[in-house]
Amino acid sequence: MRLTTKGRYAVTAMLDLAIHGDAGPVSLADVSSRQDISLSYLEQLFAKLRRNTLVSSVRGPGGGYRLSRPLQQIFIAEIVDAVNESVDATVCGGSTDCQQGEICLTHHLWCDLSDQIHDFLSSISLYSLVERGEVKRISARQDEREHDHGDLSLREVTH
Amino acid sequence: MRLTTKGRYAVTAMLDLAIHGDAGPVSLADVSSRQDISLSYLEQLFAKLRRNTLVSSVRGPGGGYRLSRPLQQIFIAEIVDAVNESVDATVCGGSTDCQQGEICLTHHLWCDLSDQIHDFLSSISLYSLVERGEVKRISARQDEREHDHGDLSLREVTH
DNA sequence: TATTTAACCAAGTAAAACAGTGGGAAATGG
DNA sequence: CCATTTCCCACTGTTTTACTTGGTTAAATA
Repeated sequence: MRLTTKGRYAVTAMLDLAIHGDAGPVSLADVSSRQDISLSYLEQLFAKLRRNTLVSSVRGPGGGYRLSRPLQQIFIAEIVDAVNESVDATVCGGSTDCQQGEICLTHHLWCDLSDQIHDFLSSISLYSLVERGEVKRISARQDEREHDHGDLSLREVTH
Repeated sequence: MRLTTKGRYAVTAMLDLAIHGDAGPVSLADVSSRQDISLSYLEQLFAKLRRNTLVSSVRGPGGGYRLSRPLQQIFIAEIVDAVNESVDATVCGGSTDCQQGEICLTHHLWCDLSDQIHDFLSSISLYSLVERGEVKRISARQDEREHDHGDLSLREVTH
């Protein structure tokens, strides 16, 4: 079972797109500075997200990434699945050959757990996250900070 | 969030104790051969399980480990917690300082997920696992294999 | 009492994954 | 043409995992 910073970063970045994507594509440089995630690392994650058709890209100035589906139709489980291999808790990946070609003692337990986690993360869409009070508050704080620093995309700074 | 072979091994080994512990303490050599887990690795895991008072040990010939509580009172979450640091899915460990001293965008999401997983694993006792049909079947198969090999503890072999 | 059995303990190690860096393409808008 | 931004690839330090090696100590038994 894998659920590390990688998956967290991916979800955080996708949520950032969901929040700031109204005015057109969002550049990874913006996401990087708002969410404190290394730009090159983001690029690697978004390569996977793009391969899984969760985002589409626009190259060149003013370009960036946009979500390829409405917020209501993008679920956290998909995002985590896209960057990790899976959220499977079993050794065998569900193929029941965990102990020398045969099923191991706790196989079903880990299957049940995997289902549990997957169902939970599949029940949460980007939309439901954006609508949360705390997310709105935290996002507002991040936008404040961004203004203070003033080191973001030129779109907002230059005349 | 950590949930790897380490935790799986620990649960499998504890379940082995639960199944074979009626006739006295179970040696790690037996567990190792039945469950295909390295003996020395098991020793390391059981050191942690003992520190967390999930098992007690008996040294010397005929010794081994026994569960320090009834099956109904030992839950999977405790076992996983004992060998890993925790099953926490957040970066900050719940202390809300994930982004430069402040809370990050997805903090609550990972908290919810951690709760979800913990509640699930806390709802399953060793007893409920032992009572499962598949566990009984798989355990029976393992005992068969053990007989075929005949390379287990002397307790069962010598007159 | 010597021997065997087993828990206990410490250190090291190969492989993998994680998190991130750096350099340089190619596309695109002004 | 030039700045921006995606895209792509290779490399690196650190941590964790899973496991090995080589012991010591406690207790039962012959």
